[in-house]
Amino acid sequence: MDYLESLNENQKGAVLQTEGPVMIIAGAGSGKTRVLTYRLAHLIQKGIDPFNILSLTFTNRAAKEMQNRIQSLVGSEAKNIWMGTFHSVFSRILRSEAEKIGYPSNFTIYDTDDSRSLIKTILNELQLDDKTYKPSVVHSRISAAKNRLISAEAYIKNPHYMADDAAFGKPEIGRLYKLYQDRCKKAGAMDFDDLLFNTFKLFNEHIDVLNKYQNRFKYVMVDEFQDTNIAQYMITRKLAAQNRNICVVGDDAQSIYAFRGADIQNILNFEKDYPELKIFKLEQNYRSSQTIVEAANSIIKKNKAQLPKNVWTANDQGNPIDLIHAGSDNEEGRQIANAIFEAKMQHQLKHSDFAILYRTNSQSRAFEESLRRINLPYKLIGGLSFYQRKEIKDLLAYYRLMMNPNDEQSLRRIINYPKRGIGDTTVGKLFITADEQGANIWDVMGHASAIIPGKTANVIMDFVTMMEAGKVIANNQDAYEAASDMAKKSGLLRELYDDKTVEGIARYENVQQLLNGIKEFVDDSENEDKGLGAFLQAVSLLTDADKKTEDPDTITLMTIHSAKGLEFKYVYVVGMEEDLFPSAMMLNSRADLEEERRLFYVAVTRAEKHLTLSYANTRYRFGKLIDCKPSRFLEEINPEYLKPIAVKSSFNNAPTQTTTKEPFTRTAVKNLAPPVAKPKLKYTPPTDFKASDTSILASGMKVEHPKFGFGMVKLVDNNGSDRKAVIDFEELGEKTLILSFAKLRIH
DNA sequence: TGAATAGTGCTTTTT
DNA sequence: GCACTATTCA
Repeated sequence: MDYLESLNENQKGAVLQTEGPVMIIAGAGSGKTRVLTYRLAHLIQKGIDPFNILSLTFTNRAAKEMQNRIQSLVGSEAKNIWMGTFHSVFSRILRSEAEKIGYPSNFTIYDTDDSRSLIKTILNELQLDDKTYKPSVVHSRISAAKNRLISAEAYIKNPHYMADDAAFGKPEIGRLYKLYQDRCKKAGAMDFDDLLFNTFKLFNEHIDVLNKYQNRFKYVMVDEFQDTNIAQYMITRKLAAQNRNICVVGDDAQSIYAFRGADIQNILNFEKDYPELKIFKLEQNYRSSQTIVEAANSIIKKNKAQLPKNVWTANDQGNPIDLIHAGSDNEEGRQIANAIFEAKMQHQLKHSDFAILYRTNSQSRAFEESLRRINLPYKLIGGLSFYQRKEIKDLLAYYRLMMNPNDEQSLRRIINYPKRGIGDTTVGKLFITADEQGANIWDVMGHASAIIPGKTANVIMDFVTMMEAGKVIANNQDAYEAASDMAKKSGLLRELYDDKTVEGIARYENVQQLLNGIKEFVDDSENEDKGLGAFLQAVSLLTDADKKTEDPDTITLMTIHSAKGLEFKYVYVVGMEEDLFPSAMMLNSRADLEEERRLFYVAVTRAEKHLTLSYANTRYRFGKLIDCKPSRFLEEINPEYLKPIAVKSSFNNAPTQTTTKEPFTRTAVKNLAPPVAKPKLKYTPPTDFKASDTSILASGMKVEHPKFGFGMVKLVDNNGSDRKAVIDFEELGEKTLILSFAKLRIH
């Protein structure tokens, strides 16, 4: 029990209060992770079975770190705690319960790119203008709805949302939401938000399932509570409803994800939902110097919306905050690199003691260049992650498609990559035929010669054969065998190998790295299921944070968002300029500006010993040289903590270029033509549907089609290779079906 | 169909 | 400044 000795009174209180609802308000640097891990350790020492504990975090990194720290406290028992991000824990639950809500258990997870390209496909089909309906905007609207647990049906019925969309010149969003959702479902795919939405749905509609997990998770813990959205909150509330042992940890001052649906209200609601709530405030900062803590306090004080809190520290006064004023973004890079070099030499520091933090990923370049020039090792976190690279997504699309043949996005992605001569026209024809004939796309492709002339048809059928063969291997051998086989068979490996440009070589190496990763997965004795499907599940929610750190002693470059939860001895917050930080897009409302300020607060509080802020006079943006003004945040820091370093000075001599902010321009909807209305069929196919041999089909026979329902054969056309039949369906009337891929049961 | 060319819009942050 | 799109031509 000696680990309690090292805690202060409030920390100890939070650790010992294991029963009932608990809220821990943890100021920056107040030893939050320590309290959390000790609390978990304490639960286990009290005799609680780790299998009964659920611990939810926001990032994989946080989950992993906590896992490690608990393991060092209580040993391998810790492995049995269910610990992970909301998304990964819920996807695990959904995998095992998927069929209850109409999904296959091997459902594909669509990332943001997949979602956007699906939206783009739908826009094309509806002939809607993708300038008016920017896929990213449509997607974020859908995402916001899902994070508030609003289904497509509810969205369309809600006059408020519909009026809102109409007012912004985008009246079709509701319909797009519905179509998007149907397509995802048909493809056996969930996007990130579905992982939450569907978990809620599952618990809501299947009380037995809910009870099962309520009984299992007797203790629920939620980290970074200020970042949870409504869906996440409602799910955890349901899970904890029976035992009421729920502990949430957060800091409203560090809420920086409102743009993603995080809702500060959750903290306030929590008190209402649990009147017997015990609150612990951790206010002593162990991380930073007094200067840094007080400067940070002076910043956050400017925000109106916040819980009362008094963060203080017993640490030394420390150094003042350096303020660097550079002429240009490149010079900013040089000055920071030099400053790091000097500090490292002077104080005998490691590279890993330094971090450069910026608002946007695009700012990293100047720093990369100048660090490289003076030979300082660095690592770049975020930006385009490994799994977002085109070559990796291409290869993964093959694997996803092997595991889930309904995954339309993956099919579209690779059917003509590497080039096989199956162009857009052909692909369009295949999908339209599948739709019209009510047939599966694979059946249509397998009998492509019925609708597509000559060589192209053969290529398509070869593609089908190749995928089938790949599937056989995937079903019988481990992930590595299946993956490397498909990488070769598809021609993708060859294609990349033949490209001898610098980028081409890098791409080839990336693919090799992916294959190595799969090999490692197979060789890892902790993974029981060594199949390709299991690998995909493990990998689909990973981000850069899990990247192997080859050389641990490097300078870290990342956005402030990804720095949350981390600490460094020396921190450089760069690009302190108006329209950059705070971002020009966040100046429209008080709430937005306050979020930017909290972001600045997060940045400042990452520093232990030394903080440097910097800004430049000019900077390249959109390929143009822009004049910059110092950030308003600089003026908000009590000047007694600041020490200007720059030779050039003065805040206001920079010529200002007024950036004209365009008011929202309404664009008329290009095409208001009514949607191709698909009649709603009452018919639902039986689960045991089996197609009959149609070679004996003749007019007058009664048949059943898995999509169109029952009908009567009017005519059979035996001319040519592709036999056709005209069938009069009860609900739809006459339709001409191509028999080589129509699935019909003769009654 | 696919390669080459010209044109465009964009940079917020992430699971 | 780059990446992605539409257009043109072989």
